[in-house]
Amino acid sequence: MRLTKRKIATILRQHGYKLTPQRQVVIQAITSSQDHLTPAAIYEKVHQDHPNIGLVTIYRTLEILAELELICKLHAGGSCRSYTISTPQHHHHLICSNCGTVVDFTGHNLSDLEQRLSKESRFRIDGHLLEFIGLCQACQKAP
Amino acid sequence: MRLTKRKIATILRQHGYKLTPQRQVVIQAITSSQDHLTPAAIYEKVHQDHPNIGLVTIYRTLEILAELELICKLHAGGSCRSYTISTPQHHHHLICSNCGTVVDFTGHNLSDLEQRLSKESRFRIDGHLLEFIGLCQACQKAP
DNA sequence: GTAGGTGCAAATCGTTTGCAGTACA
DNA sequence: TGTACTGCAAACGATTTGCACCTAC
Repeated sequence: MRLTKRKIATILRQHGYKLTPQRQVVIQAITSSQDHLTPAAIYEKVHQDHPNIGLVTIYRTLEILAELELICKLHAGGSCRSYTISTPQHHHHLICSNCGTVVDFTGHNLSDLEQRLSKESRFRIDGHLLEFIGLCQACQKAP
Repeated sequence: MRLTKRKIATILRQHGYKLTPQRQVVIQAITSSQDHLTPAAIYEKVHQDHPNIGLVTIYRTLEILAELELICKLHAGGSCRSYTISTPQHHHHLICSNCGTVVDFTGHNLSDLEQRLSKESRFRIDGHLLEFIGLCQACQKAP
């Protein structure tokens, strides 16, 4: 289950950030989308209904949301600066290369591999980046 | 075993690209480094001995090398546009977050997971991105 | 009331492109 | 010799910063 608008608002406040209308609009734009969104895409989405919100605000809001891990940055789908709403637990992403839809998945445990790698390479492994890319069901059917 | 300077030169020629001194220098810079290098880092490295090589040439050379899959693009270590020399077979990377050293690893098979995911999500999965990040042995010892 | 947030414009950074001259095959 | 390559400068797009004003708490 993904984070809701309301939960994000609470977490923001808990960390001392103010809940301005602009931030609410940006959060709404992200939570209501299945896609991964670039700052420019969010700006466009938001700009229709709220023409006075600046691109700068989008950037600053995204920075905060990313810092609080409320959104995740994606790499595999074109832009290296696109975001999707996060889920509370550790997860990975499956991205449609055509429409940009992002599906979360969990349950795959990389710790066996991490241990093996750690032993062989003598690295202390701190994290990983795992994304799958493909075509979603709808886009497979489309011509 | 990583690609050598000589092999890269051969492959370049096989694909109809000319082997200019500038390209040789760029290739030398990449093959002689354990790190993942950004275009700017390569430029600096190269610029010391060859002050007349422009940054533009670096970009254009990197584009060709990436197209021929002689170098790999990395994401997990800061810049999303850093490259490391490739290995002939399919592999993944383990990156030191401190010094940037890149270690290749192979043998981990993601196809089980891919099949499971494909079944559950009804995606047709075309590829993946897997990188580990941590500290190499030398950097663990350093203060 | 005040610290933090916003919006504008300008600065900055990384990357790409046009073009005239140069050099590899 | 001809085509591809290079280097410069300029253009470009994305992101950041300075600053004056504004607003959520």
